[in-house]
This record gives sequence, structure tokens and C-alpha cells, in this order.
Amino acid sequence: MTLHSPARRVAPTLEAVAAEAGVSRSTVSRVVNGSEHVRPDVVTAVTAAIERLNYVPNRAARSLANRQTMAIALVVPEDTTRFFGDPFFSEIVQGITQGLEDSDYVLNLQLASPSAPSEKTIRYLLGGNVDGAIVVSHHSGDDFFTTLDATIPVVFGGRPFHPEAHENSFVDVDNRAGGALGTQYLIDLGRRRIATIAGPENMQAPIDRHQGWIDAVTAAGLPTDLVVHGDFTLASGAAAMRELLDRSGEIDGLFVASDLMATGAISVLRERGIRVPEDVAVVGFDNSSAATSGSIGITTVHQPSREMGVEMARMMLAMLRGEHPERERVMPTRLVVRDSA
Amino acid sequence: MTLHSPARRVAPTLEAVAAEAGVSRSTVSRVVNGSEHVRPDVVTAVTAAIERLNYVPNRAARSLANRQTMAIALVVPEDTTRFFGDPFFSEIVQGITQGLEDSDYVLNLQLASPSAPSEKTIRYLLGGNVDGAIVVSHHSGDDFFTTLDATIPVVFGGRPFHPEAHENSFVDVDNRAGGALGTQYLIDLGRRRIATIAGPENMQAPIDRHQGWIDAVTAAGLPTDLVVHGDFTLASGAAAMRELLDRSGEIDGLFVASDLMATGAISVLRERGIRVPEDVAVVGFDNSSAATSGSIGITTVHQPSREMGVEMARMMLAMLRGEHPERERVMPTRLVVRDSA
DNA sequence: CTGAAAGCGCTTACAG
DNA sequence: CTGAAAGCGCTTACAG
Repeated sequence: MTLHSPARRVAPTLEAVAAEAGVSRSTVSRVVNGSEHVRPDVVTAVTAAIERLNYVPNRAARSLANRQTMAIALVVPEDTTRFFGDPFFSEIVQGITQGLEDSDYVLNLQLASPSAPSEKTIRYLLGGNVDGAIVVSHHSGDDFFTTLDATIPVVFGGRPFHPEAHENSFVDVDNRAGGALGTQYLIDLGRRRIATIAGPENMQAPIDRHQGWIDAVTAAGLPTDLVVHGDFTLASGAAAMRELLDRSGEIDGLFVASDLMATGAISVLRERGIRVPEDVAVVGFDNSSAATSGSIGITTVHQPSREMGVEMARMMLAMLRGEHPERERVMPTRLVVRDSA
Repeated sequence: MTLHSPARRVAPTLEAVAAEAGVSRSTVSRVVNGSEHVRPDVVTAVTAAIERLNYVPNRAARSLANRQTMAIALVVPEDTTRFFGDPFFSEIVQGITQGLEDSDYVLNLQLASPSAPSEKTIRYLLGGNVDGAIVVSHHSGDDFFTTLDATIPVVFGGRPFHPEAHENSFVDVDNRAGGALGTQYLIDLGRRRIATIAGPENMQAPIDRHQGWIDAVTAAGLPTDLVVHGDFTLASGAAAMRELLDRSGEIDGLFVASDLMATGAISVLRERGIRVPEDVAVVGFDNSSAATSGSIGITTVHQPSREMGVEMARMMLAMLRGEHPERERVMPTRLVVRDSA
């Protein structure tokens, strides 16, 4: 083994195992794949041979023969910074990983650009490299992912932007009801100048949350003009808060479309000496770790991110088994009251 | 196309393209792989046929034939929460992604447990699924990753724990020098009771940073007993700070092994009404986004995380090309002065 | 410069 | 229950 290029072992093949065990390749293959129809003592012999040679099946060969890759793409159409910066994704990914744990599938990360997927991503997804794709975020104008299921099964995290255009499978929460829930809580607290920091306008979830805010605020006869949009980053939450404050000093309630943005907003309120929740009561969305890691516990609309990830994995596995799971799975939200409202 | 199982297109093969273009499979293969020895007009014809049929090579078949997968594993032996929670990883991954951008390789994420890799991860890495592995974190006691290069090329982010045991390739900074650099800055500021929040004791980088702190503090004739260990999470930084404060109230300087832990520490100092930097000057490590996203800009030891990722990708690509890049690449650190010290 | 043919390491009807 | 054989879709010497 030289310094720069260790001699690499040659992996043993099915053939070698067959020879070692004194059976045919077919039989070894059956044992490897857990077929019922093999004599117990033969199974034992083959298993021992596999053990001795430290045999691991060659995935490419297997893929080619049975047309399955045993891989699922985790597609993230977001900037790396946002993907890593928002604990929401962390929880979704944990859920997906957990849901796939007992399966033989592995997850292949595809960081895609938020606008249009790269040629490389497209070739990868279309090139038979994965058996299915889980897309954890979707923006308007992106047709590639919504039509991808003509080629491989696809499950979306969150209803894709134009659900009517195509029948995609997805796991989501009722964001509109959630938005109304969080806002109504502020109304019930007696707040009357309730602003919102909404999310990006090219994604379905924030649009629905915003609509939920409008629903609640309208029903209460309150104004609907206190709106600024962020892009789901902490910094954008802070910037939106500044803009809101500069525009109108009389805010007493705030519904924010994500806990991370709420964290940014709260830090600006504190900077300006505005007390939370006394002067401005703040309700976030997600109930991600961002809601509890700041200086004040954020009252928020909980969405079961981790369970959503598990559900996405479950739906994908069902589709890969050839079953027909429900096309949409909408999970419940609930309010979690902490200190910010 | 029915609701639950859209009819999936059958992908065209090389064979089909050959027929369409009126040439042999060999020729199509040559064109696809950019061989020099094909007549220009034939190239044109084949390219057109590829275009018409929307041909994408089957990766499994290609892999099987040329024994390359064109995939690199990104192995993260960390809890998902920590991986997603620390901006340092985000920057490393961005760098790796960037370094691979112009190559034909794709990145396959393998979240592994920090202790021992799962059977699934082992089979994956050993099963010919990837051409190489980039391991972005390494803990003591883990022999699997350090010996993995007997099978495939491996590049570590950060010197692996027992470098002497095996000749692994890695990209790193001089953590010891960096630790001394940050600590010396505190000393030069006139601080005399300088504590450190060190990182986990089963990783090389934090051990070296801790040693750097010892070096500087010892050279200045200052005490070396003000040490508490965290685990690189924000919460552990806060907990460590509390412990330090409870143990000794006289601290006037603090060197923390990561910006994220420094953020946690600073929030505790503020809670207790201790001013930063007046009462306690704080120096972090990383210069990640955590250093600038909190209430106060953190003075920190910069490590070029993104460039390190790029370098890791570059070394990996070189190894995959059969070249012999330098085995270790140690990049410079430098002090970035902000408000916390 | 181009094609026929072997081979990569599996799976899977098909016989027996 | 087991094996011989074809086939998955490519690449790559080998001839020409």
C-alpha cells in the first residue's frame, strides 16, 4: 500500500461466492435476495461463504438486471444556505431518513437551484439513477419537478405551486387554517393592529399562511394592509420587521410565516426597545428549534415536520412497492403557546 | 396517465439512438463520451438523434461496464441536528458542491451515526455505489472511515483522529496555531483570567484548538484550569458558560472552539448582566455565519470553510483521475476582529 | 474512423 | 429446490 494510492481490494462477485459455496450463481442470488425456495442447509452454506468472502452485491449490476436502483433522490430546490439555515429542513430530513431506515433504500441529496434545476440535476433524475424523488420545496414556474412523475414516482413536501396543473402526491399541513389559527390567537389576546411577515410569494405554503392571516383579520374587521414579505431567512425577518416598524409604529400583534423569520423580527423589536409580548405579541410558524433557541420562547403554529418527513418516506415506499397510497396527506397544525404571545 | 400511477416513459437506449442515426452502438458511445476519433458529420448526426430521442445514458449500465459510478459519497458522521444546526457544515458543503460543479460527479449524502457507521452505510460505501468518499467529520474510535481508503479514495475534512495510524488524505487548518492566535489576542488585550469552552474530546480539531489555548495561556504565565467542554452545539455553549461562571466569577476573557458555541455563551453572559466585551472579551472560531447573525458581532478565528470544501472536492477529483495530489492540505487561519473582543 | 463482439455482475424466467 | 442461459445497457479492446 503506497502512500498516495493504497492498493484497492477487488470486490468478490456472486460467481466467487457460488464457487466458494459449491452452488450456482442463481442460488446465491436467491439467498442474497431472501427467496423462500432454497433449502435451509444451502442457505446456511451460502451465507457462510458470503461471510467468508465479505461479499457485497454490486449495485450497478443489480440495478441493470432488475431495473431498480434502490436509491431515492432528496431534491432540495433551495440555496444551500437556506437549506442548512432553517431547522425546518433539518426536521423534515430527519423524518425522511427515519422513514427509510428499515428499507433498503438510500437517500441521494440533490441540491438544486430554486429557480430552474440544472442540466446535471435533470440528467441525474431522468437517467435512471434513482427509483423515486422526494422534493422538499417547490417554487412557481418550475414545471420540471411537477412533471417528473411521468418518469419516476415523486412525493412533494408541501403542496406544489400549481396543484391543479398536475396530480402530484404531497404531504402538507393546512397552512391557511394554520395561519388563521395563529392570527386568531392574537385577536383573542385583544390585539388590534396585527401585522404579518409573510413568506415568499412563489411558494404555496406561505401564500396559504398569508391567506389564513387575511381570513382571520378580515373576520375580525381589522386592517389587512400590514404586510411585508420575507424569504424565510432570519435576516429577511429582521429586515421585514424594520420595514413594518418604519411604516407604522402602531403594531401590537405580529404573525410571522416561519419561526426563523420570527427570531429575526424579535431581535429587531428588542433592539428598538419594543417589548415582546407586552408591546407586540408575536406568533410564529413551524415550531422548529428556532422557536426555542432564542432569547424568548416563541408562541407558534406547530407543524409536525418530522412526522411529515416520515409520511413522505412512507408514501414513497408504498409507491415503489407498486401500491397506490393516498395522493395527498394533510396533517394537523396546532398552537403552541410560549412567551412571545 | 391514471391518477395514482402515471404511465412511466421507457427510456431510449444506445441501441435506439444508433438505429435512429444509422450507426453502430460503438459510435454512439464514442460520441456520448466525447471521443476524438469520430468524423464530425457523424458526431452531428448522432447528436441530433440523441436530441430527438431525448436520450440519457443509463448510469447503471455505464457503471457496470466501466466500473465507475460517477458518484461521490458525502459522509457526515454527525447527528442530523448538529449537521444542520452548524453553519460550518453548510459552508463546507457549499464548497464541495462548488468544487464538483464542473465535473460529472454527483454527491450522495450519507448521514452516519457519530459513533459507528450503520451496516447500511458500510454496505453502501463498500458496495461499489460510489467512486470515492468525502468524510466531513471524524471521531475517535471510528476505524471504518480511516481504513475505507483501502477500497475507495477518501478525503477527510479535518485531520482524522488518529492520523498516525493510517495515511489518510485531508484538508484542514492549523487548529493549534488558530487556538493560540485567538487566545493571544485576548492576552494582548490585557485579559488575565482567560477561560476556554473547548469542543468534544473525541475529535482532533477541538483538541488542537484547546492545545493552542494552553500554549498561549501558558506562555503568558496564566492559569490553564478554566476549561469546560461543549459538543459544538449552541446549547452546549450556553451550558458550558453557566458552568464556567458558577465555578469562577473572575473570568475576563473567553476563547470558544466554535462560533455557534460562542453564540450560546454570549447569550448566557448577557442574561447574567455581564457585558461583552467590557467584562468578558469573547473570541470564537470558524468565522461562520453564526459569528455575524447574533446580537453582537463575534471576534473569531477565521477558517476558510468554503475553500476547504472546494479543496476537498479538488483533491478527490484528482485522486479519481488517478493523480497523486498532496496528502494533506493545511490552510491558513486568521483573526477577524468584530465587537465581542 | 467505424463496427462486431465480448464482457461488466447481477436477476429471472425456463426447465428439470 | 436448483442450474444453465439469456438479458439488462453500456464500454472497449480488437479488427479492419
